[in-house]
Amino acid sequence: MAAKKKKTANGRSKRAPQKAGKRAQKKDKTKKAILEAALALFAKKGFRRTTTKEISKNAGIAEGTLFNYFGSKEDLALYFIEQEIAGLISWYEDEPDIQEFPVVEKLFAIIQRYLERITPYEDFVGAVYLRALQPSSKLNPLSLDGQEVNLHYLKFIRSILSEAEAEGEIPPLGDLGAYGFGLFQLAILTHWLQDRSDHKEATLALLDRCLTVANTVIQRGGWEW
Amino acid sequence: MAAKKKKTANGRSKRAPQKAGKRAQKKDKTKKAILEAALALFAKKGFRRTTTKEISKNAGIAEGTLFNYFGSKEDLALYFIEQEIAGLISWYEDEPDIQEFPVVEKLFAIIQRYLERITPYEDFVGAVYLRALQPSSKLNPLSLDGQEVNLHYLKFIRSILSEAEAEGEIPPLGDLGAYGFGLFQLAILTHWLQDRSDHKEATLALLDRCLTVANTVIQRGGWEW
DNA sequence: GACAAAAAATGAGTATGCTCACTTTTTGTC
DNA sequence: GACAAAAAGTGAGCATACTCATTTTTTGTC
Repeated sequence: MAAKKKKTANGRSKRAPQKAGKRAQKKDKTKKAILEAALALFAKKGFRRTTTKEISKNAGIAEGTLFNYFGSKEDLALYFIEQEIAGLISWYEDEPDIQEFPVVEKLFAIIQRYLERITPYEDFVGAVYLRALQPSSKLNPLSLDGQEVNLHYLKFIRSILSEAEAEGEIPPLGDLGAYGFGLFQLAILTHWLQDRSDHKEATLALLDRCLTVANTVIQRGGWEW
Repeated sequence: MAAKKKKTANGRSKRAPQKAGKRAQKKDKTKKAILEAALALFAKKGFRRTTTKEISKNAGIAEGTLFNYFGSKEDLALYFIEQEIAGLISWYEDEPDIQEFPVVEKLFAIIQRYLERITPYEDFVGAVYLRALQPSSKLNPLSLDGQEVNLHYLKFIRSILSEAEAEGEIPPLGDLGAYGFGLFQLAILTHWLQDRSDHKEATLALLDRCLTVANTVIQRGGWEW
């Protein structure tokens, strides 16, 4: 066998200001075009009434190409949500104030922030996110061994809880903590989607009420509303 | 205008043992045929891999007819679940022992019974029931003004809670009680669907643990596991 | 630059849930 | 029984998410 070379010095250098190969560049561009077209159409017509054909057309690509980038129309929509989940973590980490809150407040702030951020996507959260509950889904909040984003998020929540446990703020909950949080968040999300009040006031009120209860239970060990 | 008559005595009586008109009879038969064919196929091949064409064929009707009876393939699957919910209520009402349980035990028994009953449908519960979370769905457990079955179920839960409130077993929760129960049941269902342990032991264990917690919180006003 | 292998794009084709204009059956009335 | 209106049934056809064999583009090597 001949020895393998990685790259021939630098070939022809006809174009100056390019780093990453033409391939990767184009791929990036295409992906962005798809996402842009999709978001615009989803916003304008809603998830269901937007066809993949239309997205492709607006993105300037063939119908088939879309599926080279996203496994399905739902995956495409899910992408935006994944982005927000990743963003949620960074937000928390960059927010110095919130780190000083008691655990319960921390967790509620996270949920609130999450709801705020996904507001623009409400239409397809309703249509798509709940699919996440299916055992096979990438985004299922209960499958610890699931997909990257979700796993990452769960670890994030668990770390917050662990810290609180370590400081004696809450009793040791083990895995059940992050687990329970996931379910609670899901419940709230469901309520939120359902919520037809102005600015989702009803959900915010519910969150507030839950926070009071949580605090009461934890701090006073009581059960009075 | 001529006076309206309801029925001409009894027309020709060629066939003896028939009561309800031929129409209603046939309709019933067709519906049953569809449900039977659908259930058999869902069980054999799963919800997704069963086509409406196949169901129609096995039921001995035209493809279009199926949609005269059920609005969609999902509605068809949902029908079985609706049946079980209705059955759940009758079961409770006919079970004298359970009526004497403390509220918490009552509620947990209901959930457990529900899980048992829907076991044969697990495949399409996973595929379909969660769709129920969408605001537009008939089965959404949060839409109080929703569909018959669901509304009926919620009232049922609320009546159990009201009774307990009246007897001072639990603090007054108002609407939030049934609401919270709905969400809890949902959470458990999600876990159940996810659960790959033998006989869903993990979910049963979780239920048990939750029961303990609920009892502790209510009875002792404490927060120790 | 020629060449081949790898990557990406393509769009005609497929599968399937569902619609709808039309046909057939049933019913009530004379 | 004849008739019309209502109900139920029918299946060709539609829309659309997705596949895949083929073509085009890019890359690395000589």
